[in-house]
Amino acid sequence: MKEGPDLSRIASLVGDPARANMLSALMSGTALTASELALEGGVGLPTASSHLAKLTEGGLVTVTTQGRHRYYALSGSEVASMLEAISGVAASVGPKRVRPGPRDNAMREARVCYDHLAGEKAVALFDHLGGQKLIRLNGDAVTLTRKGQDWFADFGIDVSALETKRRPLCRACLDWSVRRSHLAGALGAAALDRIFELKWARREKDSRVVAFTPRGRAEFERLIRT
Amino acid sequence: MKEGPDLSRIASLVGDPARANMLSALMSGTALTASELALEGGVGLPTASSHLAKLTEGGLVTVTTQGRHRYYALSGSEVASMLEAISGVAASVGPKRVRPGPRDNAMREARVCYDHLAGEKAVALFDHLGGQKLIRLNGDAVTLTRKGQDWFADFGIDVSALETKRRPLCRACLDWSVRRSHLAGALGAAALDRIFELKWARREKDSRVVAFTPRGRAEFERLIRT
DNA sequence: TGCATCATTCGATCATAGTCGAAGCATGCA
DNA sequence: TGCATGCTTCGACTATGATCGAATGATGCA
Repeated sequence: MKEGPDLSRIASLVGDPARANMLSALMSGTALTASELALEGGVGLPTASSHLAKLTEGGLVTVTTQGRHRYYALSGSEVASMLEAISGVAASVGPKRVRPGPRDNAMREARVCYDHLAGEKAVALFDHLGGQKLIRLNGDAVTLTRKGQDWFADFGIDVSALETKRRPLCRACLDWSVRRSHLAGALGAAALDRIFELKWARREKDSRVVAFTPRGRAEFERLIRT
Repeated sequence: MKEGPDLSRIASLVGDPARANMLSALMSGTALTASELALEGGVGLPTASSHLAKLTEGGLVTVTTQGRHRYYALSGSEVASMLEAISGVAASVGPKRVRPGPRDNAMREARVCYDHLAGEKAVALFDHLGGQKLIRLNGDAVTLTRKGQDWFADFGIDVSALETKRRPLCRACLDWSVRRSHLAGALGAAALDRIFELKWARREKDSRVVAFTPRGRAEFERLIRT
């Protein structure tokens, strides 16, 4: 025993309700101040500050000072996908949740997962990409085919520009609500950007929900049918 | 707040050192008895029993009674992949390092693993080899195809010379940072030698880091795209 | 039946860590 | 300079939960 990385160190950081709520809030991808996170966590400011110090020390979040504000954010997409993985388990083995409200339904349909799209729409897109051989799945590796490059170019995304970055182009991220994979990585982030750019959807305030417009929903349906 | 599943409930289960060690032991896939898990967790039998009751109640493990033994196992692959995700974060945000510095990023990108390449670049290479059918994966065994021999010859490696050695030509090695396989064995070592020979990269002093030059990085990218 | 083994439950102890009020620092603004 | 705001630190309190010894159940074996 005692080999490998220290699981409990990281897990215990997420294991406190206040911290878990803060991290959930940061899953929106936006940086938040200590006061905002205190509200999200349902604790007082001193308590929140203590929690945030631990999360920072533990490497899960980063902080950037701007004037008298301190903005906290998740330290990377790896942390985000870990939180999604935990959410997946929590949702599947979780106690029977009371009737899911409208907010939950909206979250299930489409939400932000750090910097890319998650939810039913995201899984539908991923299925389409796989079915049309636009991406190739090799175990947990995801690669874009030539055909896929063209498809994304049609959608308005310059893939070659993304490839130069250090960040992996494609990654599969397990969707906790649908329990299947959706597209993450640089390409996933670019796709979400493009959806906002086309005004097919907008961010709901103070929430991870991505609200599609009627037109956007129709356009998106058409996108993943062709 | 209070959106989505209850993260902290699951995370706090993993957040205790004794339970985390038990879960790690169960990652082998085999079912273990309560006494064995007490040993793995480094706690007494009553304590272990209490922990296992919580893990079972929480849905992370299942128990099957066989005679006077009770065998515990992970309740599914979803739990396993969650634990992998947490391990990944735990490994990446080092136990001490507060913020991963440039050195850590470099280690993740490319490092020496005994005598062959490891890290993101190595995994990318391995994925390419598999995707292009240059190697064949048979469980743990890795064999070079005819097409693969030609590919390595083009890269400047005389495969037939390596085959005469006692050492196995190809082996798969699990990458700790990326947690996927990369190429080891005589061929893996030869590939790293060749990378140094071509001056695509150099060893960083007193470190495992393999620092790619800008040109080397571009050449390497081209290598695993064709 | 009696005994040994494997495991859980109970009861008591103890340490860790979450919590907040009050005070202290730093920044921005007038 | 003075004051308000945003955040952290300190100190004290409290509760949760991890731990184990002893007792109790359950199963297998002779």
